[in-house]
Amino acid sequence: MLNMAEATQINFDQLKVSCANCSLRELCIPQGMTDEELKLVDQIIERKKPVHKNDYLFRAGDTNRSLYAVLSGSVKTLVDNPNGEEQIVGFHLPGELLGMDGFSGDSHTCSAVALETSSVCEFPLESLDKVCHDVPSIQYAMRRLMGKEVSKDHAMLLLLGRMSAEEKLASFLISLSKRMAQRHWKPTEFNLTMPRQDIANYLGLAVETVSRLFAHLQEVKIIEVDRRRINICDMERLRSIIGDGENVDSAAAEQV
Amino acid sequence: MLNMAEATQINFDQLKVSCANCSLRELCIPQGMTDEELKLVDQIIERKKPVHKNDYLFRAGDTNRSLYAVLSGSVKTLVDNPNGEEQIVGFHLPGELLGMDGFSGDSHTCSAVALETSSVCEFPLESLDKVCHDVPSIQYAMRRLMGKEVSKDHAMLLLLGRMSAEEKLASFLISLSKRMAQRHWKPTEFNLTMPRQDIANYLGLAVETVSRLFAHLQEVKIIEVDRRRINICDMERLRSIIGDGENVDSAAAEQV
DNA sequence: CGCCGATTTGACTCAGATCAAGGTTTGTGG
DNA sequence: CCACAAACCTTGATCTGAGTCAAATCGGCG
Repeated sequence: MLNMAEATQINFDQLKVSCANCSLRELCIPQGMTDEELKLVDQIIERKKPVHKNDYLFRAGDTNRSLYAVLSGSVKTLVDNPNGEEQIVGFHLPGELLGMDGFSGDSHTCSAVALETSSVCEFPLESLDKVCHDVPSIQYAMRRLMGKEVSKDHAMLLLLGRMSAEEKLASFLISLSKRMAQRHWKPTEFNLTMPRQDIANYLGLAVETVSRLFAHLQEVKIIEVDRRRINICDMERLRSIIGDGENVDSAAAEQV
Repeated sequence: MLNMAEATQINFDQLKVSCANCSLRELCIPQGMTDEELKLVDQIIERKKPVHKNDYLFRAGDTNRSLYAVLSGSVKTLVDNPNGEEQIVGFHLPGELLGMDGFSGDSHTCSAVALETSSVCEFPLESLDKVCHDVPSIQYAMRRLMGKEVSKDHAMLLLLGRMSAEEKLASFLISLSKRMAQRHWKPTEFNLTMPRQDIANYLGLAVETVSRLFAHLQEVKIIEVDRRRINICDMERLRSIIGDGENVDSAAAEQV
């Protein structure tokens, strides 16, 4: 029991950690900043309490706009159409950002939902504007991060517009694998934090198709799947599905 | 002949017009700026000579990065996949921006090609950074414009991921119609500046499907098509295809 | 006029959706 | 600790929207 309490205490402290000693520092907003600049960023962050699975971080239409960085856990963002259907537009791992859709107009245009118990850092838009104004290098960093967002979205348009179901799933797994590697986690062995339904929605497929594709990729020994657990056994052949043997670090796979 | 020459002269002068008297002012970067601020923006613009149909404004991989605003004509942007296929990610009308994909990394990740003889204003990235630094309101405007880009891309993900062929084409026409209206051109009668092939590619369809859909929409008297000429006869029913009778100004249609 | 690229049209095919069960895991309250 | 429900996932059978293939037609333009 004492151990448990201690562990809880440690977790709590981690939530209050500054950007300077955050392990995600090089993936997140602070990448490449001086200690000086970091302090300024630190000051505008509101560290949120953990959010639970299925909690909304924000909803389309919310006028209280912020940029969010995932600290732990994972989050999905989605847009709705007039008929009430929804399209998932992103899955966000620790160190990744969401909420840029609120930078135009006066409200968010997509919603964000926690896929599991997670914690996020929140940067209110006003404070963000102010610190960008005061610190050029932060403004520069923001420009870079938004440009990345645009390029990433373009890669998704390519995926949804031109790829077969199998290519879509392969791209998805490769993208996850690369993002695992960036976080110094195993790139070939990881847990999916989202249900099949969400993967299907994100890739523009039916759940059944995703399920069958997982079965097939396992069949031919490219991956092993056990429910949410993925093990990529043959990265080479997984890559060959999206059609590049050599040019492995292609922009497309990088950014899905 | 003299008239022709005169017309050419007038065109040439228009290219040298400042942002302050540009008719696209309220659609483009300068929206809502003071005269003071406009001058600063004006100074960093490099007004390009007209580009011809099929000319590249920039290519994926170009390290010479800029933000571009279409002054006249129209431009498409596209990304390539490892197999050499391409996906068109945007069509850009006068007053619309392109090139934000270059704001991250060190090169553009998509290419831009003129659909017809066009002219564009170029904002080199370095100058843009500088003026953003000097003038907070321009930085603020840039943030807004990039946010809009992200929201627009999300709407495209919804289109590609969830819509039927007919819904896609209807959304496309409605989007064009709205953008015509913004430019004070007829919202129900306009020319497509891109071939069927490009429309098909953009919407994730086959050319034949687009052709058949145009034929069908004409059949049921929702539109009239004559080659590139479009006349929307029944906007109400066109809208009903994407599934909203009342909630007409939905974000989805707005931003495709 | 004659060629070439763009567009249309028709016939056929197929990847992936939909429909229909059945199995498994998780959580929950008694 | 068990029973039961609710998600979630898989598998099989069938259907269909849209792709593919093939061919004709149209519209400019040298």
